[in-house]
Amino acid sequence: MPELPEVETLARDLRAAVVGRTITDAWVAPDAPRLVQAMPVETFTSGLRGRRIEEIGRRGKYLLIKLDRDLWWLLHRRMSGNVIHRPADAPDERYLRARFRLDDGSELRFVDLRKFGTMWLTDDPQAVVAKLGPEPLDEAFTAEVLAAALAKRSAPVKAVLMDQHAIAGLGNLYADEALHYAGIHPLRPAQSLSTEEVARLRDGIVRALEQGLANLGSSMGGSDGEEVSLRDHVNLNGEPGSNQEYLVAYGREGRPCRSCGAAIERLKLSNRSAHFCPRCQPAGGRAKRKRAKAK
DNA sequence: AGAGTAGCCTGTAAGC
DNA sequence: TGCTTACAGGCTACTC
Repeated sequence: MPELPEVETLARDLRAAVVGRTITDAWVAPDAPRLVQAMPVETFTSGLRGRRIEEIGRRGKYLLIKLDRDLWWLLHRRMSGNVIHRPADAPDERYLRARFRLDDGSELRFVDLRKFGTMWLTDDPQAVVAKLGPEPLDEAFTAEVLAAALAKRSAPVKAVLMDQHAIAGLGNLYADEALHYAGIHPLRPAQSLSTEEVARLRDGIVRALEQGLANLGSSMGGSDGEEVSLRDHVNLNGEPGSNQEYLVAYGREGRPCRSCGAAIERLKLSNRSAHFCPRCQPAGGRAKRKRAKAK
């Protein structure tokens, strides 16, 4: 699942591989009607032709590609979208949804099993990403900033962590990881966290994301024998990341907690699975237990 | 306005 | 074996 570390990994790869290149041709699969947003596909493809790639950026889970003459190509991988870089004559991948020929004979390809991925071509990228919350890997992301995002929210803290308007870039996997590192139960009402817990959660978020980034992302899909599966996150060269080997909570139901050995549990939250350690992440929270003890 | 959830989409895996 | 069902989940649109 592409979340912040997976999209940032892609941004770094693209920065090294395609900045300075010019797009000579673009094609979008006819059976991917949701891929191009806010304009006809023909306007999108003809708008990209002849443009030079100047800068690569990221905001939350959005990839921002600055083209010449102040045009921006925006991309969101959603669930299963991958961007890969291949020689133009390499055989097509399964689930290929769009291709972008470059002036050095290579090709960027968008491969997306579930067809949730979306792209925009716009002179106003802010219009697409304006409502996103703070960037958790910015220096400005302090415990106070997180406290403000959680304040007055009665929803489970995990639901707020996945709310892109509250904080940008966390999805199901890294939210589970961050809460485990912080020792906070996913169902705790966001506003019920103590100042100390918010500080721990801020550190847990940063730790989970930085670890994901250092390992070039989490690729849960595994491989199909010899060939790397394109069903989950892969990097620009088609290879998976390795962060799945280091996860502490996500996908580890029934397996021992890496901190205390208790079996990791799973519950339903916002129609998704939340994974947590019942011992390290108690439902009541530290403040509540402290108060109970004092009585 | 915030909280909760169906639906988008396709493939895998489990259950009968 | 073959069918059905559950699950994976980022985000929007919708209801309450």
